[in-house]
Amino acid sequence: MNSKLTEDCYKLLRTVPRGNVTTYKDLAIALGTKAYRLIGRIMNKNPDAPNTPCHRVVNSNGKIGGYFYGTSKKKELLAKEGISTIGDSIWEFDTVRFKFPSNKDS
DNA sequence: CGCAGTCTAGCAC
DNA sequence: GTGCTAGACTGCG
Repeated sequence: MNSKLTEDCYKLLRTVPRGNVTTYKDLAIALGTKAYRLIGRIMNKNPDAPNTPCHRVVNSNGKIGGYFYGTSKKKELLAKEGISTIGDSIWEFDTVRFKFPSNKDS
């Protein structure tokens, strides 16, 4: 089941530099799809956990959303990456947020 | 605030 | 083997 979406999903996620985070939405858009939920689904399953830093993926509103190991663990990991969190939201989300290059030549 | 859209994987028949 | 449901989301009414 090597769906292109899943494969690219991990690939894009791995392109996110340490200390930065991305959103499910941006990931889906970057993949050229609209299956925002799909991203979350893949992350939840996370068959490539050590290779797929799903903790670098957060909701579009800068919230953590969820984590297989618990949002608390996610916040801890993010803190180690150099990202702080407030409650269940990312601190300076817009600053640490990593935007994928959109190839949109109009 | 509630529903619909989109995709994959797992469970049921 | 095929069909349906659920899920770490988002956008619009």
